[in-house]
Amino acid sequence: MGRPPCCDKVGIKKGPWTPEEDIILVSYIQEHGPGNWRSVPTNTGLSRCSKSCRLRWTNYLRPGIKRGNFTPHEEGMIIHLQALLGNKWAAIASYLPQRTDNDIKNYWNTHLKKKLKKFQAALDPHLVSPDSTTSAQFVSKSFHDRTNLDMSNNNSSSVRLSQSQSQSSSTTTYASSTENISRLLQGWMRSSPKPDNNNSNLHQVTEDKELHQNNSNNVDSFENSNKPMMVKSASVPAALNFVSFHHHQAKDEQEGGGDLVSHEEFDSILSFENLNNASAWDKSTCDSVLDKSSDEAAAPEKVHDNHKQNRAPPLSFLEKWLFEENVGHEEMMELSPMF
DNA sequence: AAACTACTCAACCGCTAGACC
DNA sequence: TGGTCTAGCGGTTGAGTAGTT
Repeated sequence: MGRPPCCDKVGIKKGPWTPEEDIILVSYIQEHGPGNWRSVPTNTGLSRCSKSCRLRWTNYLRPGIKRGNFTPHEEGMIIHLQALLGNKWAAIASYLPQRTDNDIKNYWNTHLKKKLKKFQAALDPHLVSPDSTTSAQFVSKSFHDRTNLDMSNNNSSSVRLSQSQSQSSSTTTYASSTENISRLLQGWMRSSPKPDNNNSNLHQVTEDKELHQNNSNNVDSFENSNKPMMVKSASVPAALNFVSFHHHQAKDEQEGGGDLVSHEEFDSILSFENLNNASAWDKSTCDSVLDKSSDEAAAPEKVHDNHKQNRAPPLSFLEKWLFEENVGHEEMMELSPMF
């Protein structure tokens, strides 16, 4: 607010971080813990502004961050949460504790937005706007089209997991080398007596389990539940329609339909259906906040603040809807004050 | 092989809310 | 009470890389 940027000072280094700088920063945080960022540059001798140190830590060096390919489960989570929350990347990231908001934002802008655009184009080329950035923008049309589709004839054979959907990160610069970072952090992870605030190690274990589950059980309860998830409310975010629509799209194509969009385009998104198989992971992730959900559902504006404080968001109706297997989707949508 | 284009993602910028003095 | 500072957020940029011609 009228204040000059912290990085305007002469001698403040910008640009990619070097391994040496990372080591210095990690060592310092190992000793003092994260926080009090203002003192970090002076105490460490780093020629970086405090903001840069904080960002480097939170977006890259912080333990428990998962880098690389997004799983279909994560992809589905992002799509759904973006449809529900908008571009609240920090809020979305709070549901994916191993991912940073920056990562999610990038992934959305570079991958998922395109997929949704293609979906839009497939749905109705006339509706496609060049700057459409949210999946909720084609809700009504999607809903309208969907209601004209056969809702009763789901064909699970068209559904499959695509574990190779994501791009391969072959960046060779230091900043993109996860090996460097893991080596850097290895000692700290072992030696640090402080438990990770976001229980990231636990998440890693549980998600690995979940992935294993996904691999061995691709048929999801979404599909088998015969519960069309967005039948009643025309204001249900389009990403949700997107998932359901694809069942029919794929079916139509299988039955000799058009070639508007290939199956592969949607595989990873479609595999969000495996979310329900991953409910164990979800619940383990969110158990710590379950008991707060009712309060915060009544006061949604507090959600963000809570996230700021402990990275553990409340489980309001939408989270429950996302996480619980046997929830009545239609009813919850109708009850939603958001739509 | 070189030039060009498209893509990715780490890092930066500008801004706001809230804490602190 | 008002000014300052910090932490955090979302949007944007640009260097590096991959793919294409």
